[in-house]
Amino acid sequence: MLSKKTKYGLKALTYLAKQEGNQPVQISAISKDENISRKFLESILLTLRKNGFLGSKKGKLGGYYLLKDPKDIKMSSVMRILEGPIAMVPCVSLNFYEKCDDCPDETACTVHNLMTEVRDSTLHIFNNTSLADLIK
Amino acid sequence: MLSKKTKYGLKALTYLAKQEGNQPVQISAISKDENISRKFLESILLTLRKNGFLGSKKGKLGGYYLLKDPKDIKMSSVMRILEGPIAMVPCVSLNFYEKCDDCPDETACTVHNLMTEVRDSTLHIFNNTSLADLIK
DNA sequence: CTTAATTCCTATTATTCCGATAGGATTTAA
DNA sequence: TTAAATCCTATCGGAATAATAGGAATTAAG
Repeated sequence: MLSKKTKYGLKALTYLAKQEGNQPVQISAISKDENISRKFLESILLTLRKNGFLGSKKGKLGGYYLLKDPKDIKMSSVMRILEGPIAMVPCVSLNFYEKCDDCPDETACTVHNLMTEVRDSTLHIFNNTSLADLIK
Repeated sequence: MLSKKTKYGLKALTYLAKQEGNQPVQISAISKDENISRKFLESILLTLRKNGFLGSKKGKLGGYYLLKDPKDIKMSSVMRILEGPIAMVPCVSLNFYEKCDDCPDETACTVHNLMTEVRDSTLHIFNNTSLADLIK
């Protein structure tokens, strides 16, 4: 299941990408238009900023804006920041790998092999979809 | 993330599919060989039985066995029983659909559209992989 | 007939994670 | 100087997950 954090984060990015120009947009505007809890959204935008997707302007008339061209924001990177691993099991994750406690031999594990296939196909989509593609 | 329930369930099905003949296999044997908590596995096998994948024999020398040919056990059906929806968001699920609270218009939702793509590709794999394919 | 070994069933507990909230510090435009 | 915004850290409640407990029912074998 996709967390609300990721879902809201994607909606916020979409919202910002649709803006004319690149003026700062206030949290409360996004929160209201997209029906997202204001405080929760605040924390999400903060992590997107800390990870280089967004810039912010403080104080009155402040807000958030995209730092990169939507064409250069790949879904795979957004997903990894907000959701964490793309793979369904840690032993299959490229960026968040963890060995399973059970399972002496990964290459012989049917679950591992099946989930590798799933990861590949999902990753293919996320690597080839940008924020710009979403708003087309 | 794949739940342990699903992971263990898949491992147990694999284990049973690898058996010679179709003699009942005891929970404790699977539990031991696959490093799965015995009681937890017990409840998983129970749901697999109640959903028509497994048969059981009670009493001494009892155990579980496959009811169908591994070729006829599709990953999509196993996943839906053990894990629930295959889609990452309920508004995209074919078998567990739920409308989002936010989001007035699904067809205009970028998250919805992206996740539909992901569901399609994942489902394609699960629909075209059987238990027999796993043990090849 | 008795015993041991097994599944069956329901309930309960422990733990973790998620979504949301709180409240004040800091910054800035007007 | 004030109002409006982001920044930051901490915390909380509830839901879901993983696991455990304990006994009832069933059956093979001696």
